[in-house]
Amino acid sequence: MPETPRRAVGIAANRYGNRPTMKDVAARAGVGLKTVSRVVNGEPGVTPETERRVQEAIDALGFRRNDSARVLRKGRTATVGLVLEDLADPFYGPLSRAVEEVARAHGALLINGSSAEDPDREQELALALCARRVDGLVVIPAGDDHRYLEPEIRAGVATVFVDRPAGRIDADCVLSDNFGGARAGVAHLVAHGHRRIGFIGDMPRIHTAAERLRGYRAAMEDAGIAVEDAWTSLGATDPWRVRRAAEQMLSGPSPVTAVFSGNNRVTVTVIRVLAEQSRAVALVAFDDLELADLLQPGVTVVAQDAAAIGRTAADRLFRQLDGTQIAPERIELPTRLITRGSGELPPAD
Amino acid sequence: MPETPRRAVGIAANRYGNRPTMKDVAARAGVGLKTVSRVVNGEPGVTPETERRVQEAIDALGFRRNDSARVLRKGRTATVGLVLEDLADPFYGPLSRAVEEVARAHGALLINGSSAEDPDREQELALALCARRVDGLVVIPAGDDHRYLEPEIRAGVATVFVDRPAGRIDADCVLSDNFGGARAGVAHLVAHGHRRIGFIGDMPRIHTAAERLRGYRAAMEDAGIAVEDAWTSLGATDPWRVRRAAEQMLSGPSPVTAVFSGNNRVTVTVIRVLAEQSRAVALVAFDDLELADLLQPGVTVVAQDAAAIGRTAADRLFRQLDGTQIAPERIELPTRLITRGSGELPPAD
DNA sequence: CTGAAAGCGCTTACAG
DNA sequence: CTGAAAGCGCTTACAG
Repeated sequence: MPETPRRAVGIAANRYGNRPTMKDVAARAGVGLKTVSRVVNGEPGVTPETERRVQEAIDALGFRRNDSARVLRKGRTATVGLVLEDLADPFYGPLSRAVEEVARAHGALLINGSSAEDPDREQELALALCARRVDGLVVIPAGDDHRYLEPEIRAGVATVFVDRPAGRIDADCVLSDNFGGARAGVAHLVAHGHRRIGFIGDMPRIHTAAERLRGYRAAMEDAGIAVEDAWTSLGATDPWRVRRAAEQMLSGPSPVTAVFSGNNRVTVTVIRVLAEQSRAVALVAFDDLELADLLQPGVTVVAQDAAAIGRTAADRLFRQLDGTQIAPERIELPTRLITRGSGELPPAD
Repeated sequence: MPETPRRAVGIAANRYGNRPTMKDVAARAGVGLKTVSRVVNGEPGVTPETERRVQEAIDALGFRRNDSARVLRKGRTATVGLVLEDLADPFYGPLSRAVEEVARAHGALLINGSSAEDPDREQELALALCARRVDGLVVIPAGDDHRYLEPEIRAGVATVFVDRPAGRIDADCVLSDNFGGARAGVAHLVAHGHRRIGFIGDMPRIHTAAERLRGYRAAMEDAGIAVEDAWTSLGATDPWRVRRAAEQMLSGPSPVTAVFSGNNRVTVTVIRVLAEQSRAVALVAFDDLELADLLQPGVTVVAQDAAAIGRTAADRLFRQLDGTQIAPERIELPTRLITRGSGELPPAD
């Protein structure tokens, strides 16, 4: 005898395997379809005896309500979508988890998608989620034009942008205070005696990168320091590019004595390069890192609260879904400077 | 004049806002419903002129196909579910991303859910995903009894367990070689002269924790070392518990000279405790950590490849969905010992 | 090349 | 307390 197949195949298995439906349950229990629906959904108005018969049929048949059909009739999917850059990035894990928790509190599930920082893929993903009629959408923008979402928003899809503002449409967004955080971080270096301070950041078309650079420039101006071209470098965050940028501003006739790192990807490589230097170079980094306090010296950071950002965005999303008419708003969350040693090193001139 | 409402409200907005349907498109274009369906799905057999008219109506109305309805008719949702412990844990981010990439290659979206290590929540989540008729399910078990999934699997839901095997049912699972990895890691410490080696791990009911402890015991037995009770400690991975466990085995009349850490959560705290010790204690840790190579000394680890695990599981899932009849299999992926210094410290007796 | 009818598995609105 | 009919927005199977 051949081994038992792990699931039914053939003609009967085309759709959802061969699952029993409410109709099957009704037939077996000898009741009407609507009565089954009542029992399944815990609606009142069913005799205990009838309920027992229906429940028996449900158990015997292994019936589970098809929410996919339910959704079609009810009009709400109890699903929200999250389009982010890369789930493997340690910043997005906690953010996603926070969105999930809020969704869960509202009885909704979360569909995740990674855009890989590609605007086309962001759009493709967001629209695929809309085609599945998610109730709401949290988007971490990869692109800078979100007019493609206008018809969806008009049709009722709640939408909140996170980490970076929406492009060319008016919509809710939840951001960190990138400008203020960077400014404070650089001011911290200035306060510790640095004047030649480098900035290494992400590609300038990314909003957070631009804002942090702006914060850097503001702090330098506050201190009356003229920024030299060689001190700033924006571009891809791959180790190779960042290493070259760091090495360049650390060499030459008047090298920087301190570096402000624009995000967690950049920081990882900058730390490596600084460890190889013969003299001590100060470092303040945007984004906290696990183990940052255990390095020698500990890494001084401007920390964002990824979970708080996710929570705030999701709260806002469900407020939209409550039907309350609220004007689009830009919510900025504060950052926190955590001093651990690397940012308090004096200039090694 | 009041500000323009951001989306329609009232009677017409109950279901999916007030989106146009194929019927609306058909009416506007003056064609039949099926013709619209043909155009939307790029099926052949439509005059260029007809297609143009339909496309015009689609654009004018802002029509987007309702995949929710499509799914009901087609029987496949092109969605897979992933139930994991906690998306905020750095191990699961890359794993989830890998599953997503494979799903994407098969045209499917991914619904994520965190069980928070709670068996009831795992079951609730997995069954909610089944109710939405996901085509397949990747589950990182929190509980140890998965018989509740039997009817679903029989009904055709492809299922793969990851990181820990399924409980009380026969199903595909993809695991790391926890036993072999831990054994090799501990043997590495033995090879560097240690005999009094501690083990701090997760709760013993968790499969990976039990397997790694087994690996530890095997390595010790291989070396002819009798393990003392005070050397092993399994339990919650919160900093408080781990700190106490570490401090205890590092004190007393015959303290351990080396520690094997059972997972990334444990390691973070163990490193902190070791940094406070006056003498150097060797450390080998299961799971790699970002920046582990930059600590002093670098942390020697037994690394798992989270992305490879996710990829393997997802591949397996879609192989099941291809309809190929395959017997449930247990796939074990190798781990890799990465030496960085902490595991090569000699005993400080 | 085109479209009317039936049906996917539920819920809604209603009548008994 | 119970259930038959209509409908959610699509696709399938078929006929012209």
